[in-house]
Amino acid sequence: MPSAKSGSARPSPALLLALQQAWPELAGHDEILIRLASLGCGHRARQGARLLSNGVRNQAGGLWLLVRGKLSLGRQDNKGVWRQSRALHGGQWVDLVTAWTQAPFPESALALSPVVAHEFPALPVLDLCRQHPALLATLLDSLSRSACDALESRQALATQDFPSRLAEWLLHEFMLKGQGDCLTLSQFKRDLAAQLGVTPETLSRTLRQFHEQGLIVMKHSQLRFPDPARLAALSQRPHELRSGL
Amino acid sequence: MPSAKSGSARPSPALLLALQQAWPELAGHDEILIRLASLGCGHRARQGARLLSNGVRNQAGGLWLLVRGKLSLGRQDNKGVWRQSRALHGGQWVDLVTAWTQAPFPESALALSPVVAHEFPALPVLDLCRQHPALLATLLDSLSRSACDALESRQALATQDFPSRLAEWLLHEFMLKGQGDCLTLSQFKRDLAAQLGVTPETLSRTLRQFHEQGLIVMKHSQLRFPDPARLAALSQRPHELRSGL
DNA sequence: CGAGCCCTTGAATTGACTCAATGGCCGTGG
DNA sequence: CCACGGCCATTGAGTCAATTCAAGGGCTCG
Repeated sequence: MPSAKSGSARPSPALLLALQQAWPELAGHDEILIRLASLGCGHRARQGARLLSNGVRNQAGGLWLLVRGKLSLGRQDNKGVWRQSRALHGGQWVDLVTAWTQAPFPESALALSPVVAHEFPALPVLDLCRQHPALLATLLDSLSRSACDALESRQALATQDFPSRLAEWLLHEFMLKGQGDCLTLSQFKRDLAAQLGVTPETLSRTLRQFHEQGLIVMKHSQLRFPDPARLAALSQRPHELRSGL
Repeated sequence: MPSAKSGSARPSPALLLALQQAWPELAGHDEILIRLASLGCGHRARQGARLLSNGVRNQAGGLWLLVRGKLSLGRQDNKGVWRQSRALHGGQWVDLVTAWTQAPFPESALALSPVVAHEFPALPVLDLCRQHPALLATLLDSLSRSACDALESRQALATQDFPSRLAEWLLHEFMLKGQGDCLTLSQFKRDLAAQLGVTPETLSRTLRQFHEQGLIVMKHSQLRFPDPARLAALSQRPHELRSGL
C-alpha cells in the first residue's frame, strides 16, 4: 500500500536525476525530461511492500520509474517462496509495459529497502511522445530492448546448460560493470542464482569448477578473469567436464 | 537471400489482409492501414531460406510482417541443430523489435514453405504513428505484449516443472484455438516440444501420463479435455505422480 | 513392397535439486 | 575480549526429472 503524493509544478531534482539515468539517450533534451517529470505522481513504500502484483491489473497503470531504493523483481512460486528474476536500483525502469497493454505484467516488485518510485500516466506520456520524436524513439528502444532481453534469456534457459549460461552472464556483466580486470558482484549469490534459474548450491559448485579449471579467480565476491577467451568458448559450447587440466 | 520488390502505389490486397489480421485493433481505421501498406517493400524467400539471422545486425532493419507462408522462429544450438521457439503463419508479425533498437534480435526465422514477407521501414512508420495515435497505441500494445509473453515464458521455464507447463500450454491453446471441446494440434509434436523446451520423448511420455490419469483424451493430434479443472490445478501445483487414480 | 519420416517406448545416464551438515563473517551482549 | 546467534556460502550424499541412445510401430508415398 504505497502512499501517493500529487504531482507538483516544480519537479524534484531526485526525479529528474533518476530519469536522466534511466534514459541517458535523452541527455541533450532537458526540456523533454522536465516536462516528463512534471507528469504523474510519486509513491513511497516501506521495505517489504509490494509495488506491482503479477496478474493483478492495476487499472490505468502507468510507467513506473524507481527513483530511490532497491527493488526485487520476481514472483512467488507455488510454495509461496519469493523467486527473484532481477534486482533494480534507483534510476531504472520498473515497468514500461503494463501501461500499453491489457496483458497482465508477469512479475511483481518487492521493496528490498524503503523505496521512492514515480508513476507516469500513459496518456500524457503518449501525447508528449507525439510532440517529441526523440522521446518516442527512446521509449520504443527501451521496450524493444526489454523484449529482446527476455527472449534471449528464455532461449538460453531452454537450450544451454548452466555452465554455459553462467559463463555468458559473467562475461556480459564484466563488460558492463567490470573495473580493470576485476568484477565485483553487487548482490548475494543466492539472488544471482535465482536470476540465472538455479539453486545457490549449483551456482557455488559451478563457480568452484570454473575456479579449478583456471577460468576465474574468486575471492568472496571479487572475480578476476585470467582467460576470457576460454570462458567465451565455454559459453558457446556445452561444458565437457575436464577436471584434470 | 530473399528477393525484394519495390513498394507500389497501390498496395496489394494480400498485404492489406495480412495487416488486418496482425493488427485487428485497427479494424475501423482503414486509412491508416492503407497508408501503412504503401510503405516499404515485399520480400520473397524460398523454402529453407533465412529471413533474419540472430546476432547479425541488418542495418536499417524495419518491421517484418509475414504475408503468406510458414516461418519457424528459433535459432541453431551449438551443434547446429535448429531449435524452434515458435511457428508463425501469414498475418503475424515476425519482428517488431529490431527496428527500434541496436540490440541484436535474439532469434532467426527459417522459411518452412515459400514465403512472402513485407518490411516496413522504421522512420516512415514512426511518422505515421505521430499522426495517428491509434497506430501508436497498437504498436506499443504489440511490443508490450511480446515483452510480457517472453518474460512469462522465461519465468515458467525457470520455476515450473514440465507437466505444469504443458498443462498450462494446453489450456491456453484450447482457449485460443479449441473447437467445441476439441483441440487440434497445428504443428508436429517435435516442434511443440521444442517450443516448450523439452525433447519429443519427454512430451510424448508426459502426454501419455495425462492420458493415463484421465486428464486428456488423445487421438493422434486431436485432443479432448474431459476434466479442465484438474488440468488447471496441475498447472499451478507441481506434478505429484499419482499414476493409480 | 520398401523407404522415409514422425512418434512412441524402454533402458541407462546425467544435470540439477533437495536435504543436511559445516565453515566463515559479522554484530551484539555478557 | 571472547562467546554466541544469525545469516550467507559451501560441501557432500542421495534423489529425481529430463535427457540421450537405441529400437520399434505406424503412416504415407513412390
